[in-house]
Amino acid sequence: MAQISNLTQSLEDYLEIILQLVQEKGEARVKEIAERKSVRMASVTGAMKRLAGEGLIARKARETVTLTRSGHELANRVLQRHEFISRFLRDVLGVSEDTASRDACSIEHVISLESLDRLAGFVEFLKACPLAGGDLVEKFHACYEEGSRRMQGEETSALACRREECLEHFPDSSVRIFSRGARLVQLSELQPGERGRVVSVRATTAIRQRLIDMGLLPGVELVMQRVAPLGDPIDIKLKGFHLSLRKIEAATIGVERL
Amino acid sequence: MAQISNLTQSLEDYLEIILQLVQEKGEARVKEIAERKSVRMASVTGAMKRLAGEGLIARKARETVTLTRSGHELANRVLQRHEFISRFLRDVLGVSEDTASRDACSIEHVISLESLDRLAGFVEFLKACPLAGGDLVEKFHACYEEGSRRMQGEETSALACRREECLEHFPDSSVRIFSRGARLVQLSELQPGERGRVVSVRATTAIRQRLIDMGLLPGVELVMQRVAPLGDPIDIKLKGFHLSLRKIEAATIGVERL
DNA sequence: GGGCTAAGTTAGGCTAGCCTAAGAGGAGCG
DNA sequence: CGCTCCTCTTAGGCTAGCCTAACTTAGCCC
Repeated sequence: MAQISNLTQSLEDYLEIILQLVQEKGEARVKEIAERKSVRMASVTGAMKRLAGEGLIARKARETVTLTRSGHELANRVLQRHEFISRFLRDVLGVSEDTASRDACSIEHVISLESLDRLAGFVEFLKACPLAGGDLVEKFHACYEEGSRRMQGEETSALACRREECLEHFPDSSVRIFSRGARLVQLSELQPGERGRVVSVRATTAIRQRLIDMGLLPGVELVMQRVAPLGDPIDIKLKGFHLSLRKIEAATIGVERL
Repeated sequence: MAQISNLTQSLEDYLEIILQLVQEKGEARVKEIAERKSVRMASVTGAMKRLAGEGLIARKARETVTLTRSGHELANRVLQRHEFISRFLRDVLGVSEDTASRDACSIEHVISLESLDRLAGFVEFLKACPLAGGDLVEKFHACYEEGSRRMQGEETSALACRREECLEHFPDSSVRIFSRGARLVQLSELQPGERGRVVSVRATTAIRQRLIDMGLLPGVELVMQRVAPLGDPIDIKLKGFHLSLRKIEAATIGVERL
């Protein structure tokens, strides 16, 4: 399962916690390990025996836990991986501290090294690449906040105008498809009479501009009216207007079924 | 563990596989489920009983598996989540098809809805935000490829000059810290005599330019020479030259211990 | 009908990893 | 010295989820 070690997820967690405790308090006690992992002390004792069997910790019964050389090395790698994922979630995606840490705890044990390396490269790229015109991550957060605020009906602040062009494309409520259990489909999949909300407009250049000019912005609700025999053209209604779209255009629009 | 359902990871997998099979072949048989999940048929039979107990599938013994209404709905959500994560890994990070699918299989069961929503928002942002000056994801891949090629000692292609400014900041070999088990530290943490390789330069503006002008590019090897009493200045050697850095500058440089 | 084969089930066993309950070791106190 | 408290261990039990081995069911062919 895990790629760095051949340990189980649970044992990797124990190892990581031991290293954290050693670094923070100078020693790792069974009781504290149990607290951090939210298990009973009896479970820790058992886990320590398995870790000792792997040669990762050295310890006599009733003493504090100490890592062997190889245990320390492995724990370091595990911890580094954890911190990286946690930082990505928190600093890049803007996930709350708590969730980031909890998610990192789970993801670290299942993600492949290939994905992890790619992710690391991507983060470096985002931070460093000047083509993005500065700190892209920061811009993302600004837009996300702005989007949320806009969604809650607050006045758009002075910042908005500077980010206008960005916000125009930013899906506000729409990206919460996971927590709301929305079903995401292509516009063309809607049945006549069915309602949907625009989530994304994937078209580029002129087509994109045309769609946006017609009012197809993320967050906008629409109703499917008619689909011509071969799926072309498609007739929809939004904000009281009727709109006719070509199939090729409709295919670039992601909607959430309502 | 999982947030969408209260099922175990394994049962979510079964549910997902059933939906895939129904969509692909019109029906789901025990044997095929067993093949996809790489388990024995006996294990599938057991899992089907548990799923039936949850009211997610309806089935008499020895017949094909059919999803109930609620089972279908849940399976849809699970599958949607899977596809999203898989696409992110493949299309945004550029992870190989196989790994992306395998990783998605694991990550989907442990990631929180909060992180997932944020990730979805981020992907939309990357694709849509014109501030990035076009398709940022594509640029990332171009740089990554270029970086790999450069690393392998191949000639830089004609593309390189157009991406020069981007590549200059792109860490080539350096981001493979996870698969190579490298230990990442701040430059200032190196002990005199210790060798390291530059992974990232986090400084911005003038300081960044100065560091880069001095040759502190990602991938470059260096040797720590001396650290003055209060950690300022720091003396390093790279490519045969001696360099003196201020503490504040050194802190922005991430290196891999060699 | 008899027998072969493929698909599916049942039964029983295993492991990791958690739990509770009860006991052991050691420190401090009266 | 003995009591009490805290930490830790041992013993025994539970579940999910996998396994193998052996049985059942049903289709098909001769």
